[in-house]
Parts: sequence; structure tokens; C-alpha cells
Amino acid sequence: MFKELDPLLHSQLRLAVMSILISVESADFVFLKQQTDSTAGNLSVQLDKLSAADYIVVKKSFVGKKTRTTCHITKTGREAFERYVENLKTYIQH
Amino acid sequence: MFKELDPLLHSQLRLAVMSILISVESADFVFLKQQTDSTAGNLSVQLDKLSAADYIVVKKSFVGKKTRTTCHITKTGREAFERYVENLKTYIQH
DNA sequence: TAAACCAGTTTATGTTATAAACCAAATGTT
DNA sequence: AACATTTGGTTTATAACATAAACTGGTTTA
Repeated sequence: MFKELDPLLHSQLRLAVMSILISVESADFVFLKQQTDSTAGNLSVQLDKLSAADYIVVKKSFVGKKTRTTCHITKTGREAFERYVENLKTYIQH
Repeated sequence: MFKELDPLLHSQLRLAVMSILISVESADFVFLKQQTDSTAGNLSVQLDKLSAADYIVVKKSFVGKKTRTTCHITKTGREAFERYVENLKTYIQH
């Protein structure tokens, strides 16, 4: 009846991050922080978790002298997100 | 952009319970346990939380000599669920 | 009358989400 | 130049949470 909800995605901030990353080639830390209205600490932790699960890839580079952390979604991440959304529908279709 | 997700509903088991209760007049403990495939302990705790928030009402009665715990959703609960679903759509519509 | 069962509740524990504190480098201010 | 502030994060501490395990109180069965 009810399908399992991937705990990694069933989290407000991680879901928001994935929701952004699924519709964009890549997004940097500052952009994600703005869009999700999160604190840097929280975002940093959640990006780590998503990247540890290979749902996203995090790249660090420089723009001039400033560091830039860029994220993009992986195939695994995209599939997990799609599955999460499908499974979620078993809860909210009434 | 992303709407807040009611933490009380953003929980797999509580969401499943509310999902059932929104489409039925009432449901008893044993039925909810079966449908959600949860343990009695977990279900008991989560029903308490939903009822503490006035999202559901829990009634205890007897059927013969056996106790029966029956639950039904409240107006508050119904509204919270509808809002949760609407807010969730800001995350999954892509 | 003891064992097993039913319908739950309470308690203990590991996990999680989150904020607070921190850090290093760059930039602005006097 | 020196000092403060901002930027772009990471690490750490903590409170809340989800969950399972243990327990309870009554009931049926052997």
C-alpha cells in the first residue's frame, strides 16, 4: 500500500536541494543557500550526505581568488528522486 | 520558493496514518497497524503526537471484553494535511 | 493454572536535523 | 599598515525524532 520513502530524500533541506539540482545543470553553494533559505552549516552537512550517497557531485574550484563549491546531480540521484516522488504519491493521492 | 513542510506530517508513519484517516470516517489501531505495516510501539507514539496536535482524536472503547482504540481526523488535521500536500508540490513539481 | 496471545504503552537508544561556533582568506575601513 | 568585516564555507554540540525492545494488563486456550 504505502511505498517506502528514501530517508535520505525525506528531509526538507535535502529534498529542496535535489529539487533544484534536478532542473539545472549545476548550482553553487551560495545559490543553493539563497534558494533554500538555509544556514551554511546545515547546507554543508546535507550536501555531504547527498554526495556520500552519490546522489550529487560536489566540486571545489576558484573564481579569481574566491572558492566556489558547485554541485550537480548524478544519474543515481535523479533516479532516487524520481522514485521518491512516485512513492510519495501513495501517501498523498486521496 | 519552497514552502515550509509541517514537521508533524513530514514523517513516514504519521503521514501514512493521516493519509488513511483522511479518506475514512474512522480507523482502529489494529487496522492502522496492518495498513502501515508498523510496530505497535511506534504507532502508539505517533498517534499520541497527532492527537496532541489535535490532528486526530483517539477514542478508547470496548467491544465485548476487548479494548478498541479508534481514531478519526479533525478539521485541523484535515487542513494541515491539505496544506502539507500543497506545500510539498513546491518540491516535486519539476 | 499456566502458557500464549492480544492490544496496546512506556522506555531506551541510535540517528537526525539544525544551529552555533569556528576558521581561513578576501575585502573594506581609518 | 592595521584592524574590522564579509565571504564561503566546515566542524561540533545539542535537542528532537523515529524506532525497536521491553513491559503491562487483561483474555483466551490448553
